[in-house]
Amino acid sequence: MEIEPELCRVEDALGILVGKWKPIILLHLLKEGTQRFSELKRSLPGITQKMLTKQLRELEEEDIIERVVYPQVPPKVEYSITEYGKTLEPILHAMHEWGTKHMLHKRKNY
Amino acid sequence: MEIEPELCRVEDALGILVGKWKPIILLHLLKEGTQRFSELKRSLPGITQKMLTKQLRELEEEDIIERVVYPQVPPKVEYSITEYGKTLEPILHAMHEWGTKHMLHKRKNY
DNA sequence: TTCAATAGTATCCTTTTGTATACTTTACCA
DNA sequence: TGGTAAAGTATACAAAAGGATACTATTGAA
Repeated sequence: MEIEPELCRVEDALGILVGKWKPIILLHLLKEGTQRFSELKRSLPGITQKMLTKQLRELEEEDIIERVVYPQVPPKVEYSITEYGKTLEPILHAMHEWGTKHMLHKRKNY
Repeated sequence: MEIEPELCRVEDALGILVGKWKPIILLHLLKEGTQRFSELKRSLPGITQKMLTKQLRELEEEDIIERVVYPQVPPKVEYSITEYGKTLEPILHAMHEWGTKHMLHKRKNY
């Protein structure tokens, strides 16, 4: 039996969402709207500048978020979800639902 | 602003689904039902034994799939989705929907 | 005149993922 | 007597992801 091409579609979505910080970044932007680099950084305790930059660049590359640079000093850069990015919301929502509902399942071993 | 704990729930789901082969394995098991190791292997062209074993072990560890060994020679081992594993279906479905719908978006650069 | 603030780079290192290849066990079949 | 099948293990290696730390440019404020 051959694998059907449709099965692989799941990986497209997964590929975009995978990364230690991407889902959280997206949820933040969905919830708070446009955010500055430093605001995101403050919201994500533990993330390094390098990681945040990298994740944002990758999301931008996929058209999921938009980056706007204001020519100022000190610099100001704002990030926001694109319309396309918003189409990921059902997935994020499904994951959030599941995560909340099954939070207790893990604990059963303790 | 502190990050809310609920946001992190998303990662629980993501953590389970992440891996080059996990979503495909799960979709197969959901669609075909119980499968032997060798059947899965044949269905996943390109996967190595080691990888398949590893992914299956991880899914088993999370109670997403069940592994049944028949004491025979040559060996027979069957894998199937657990009831708990089935609760992931909405997420898989949302990802599949999205992937199918937005297949064309990627192409726009070509 | 020195310091802080913003949004990054640069470098180096560790951990996790993934790949390739060879090897194992035991019964059955030719 | 030797080969094959099934479900793995063992070993070595390559690549990707993630982390820690230090550094940069520019301006305004103390």
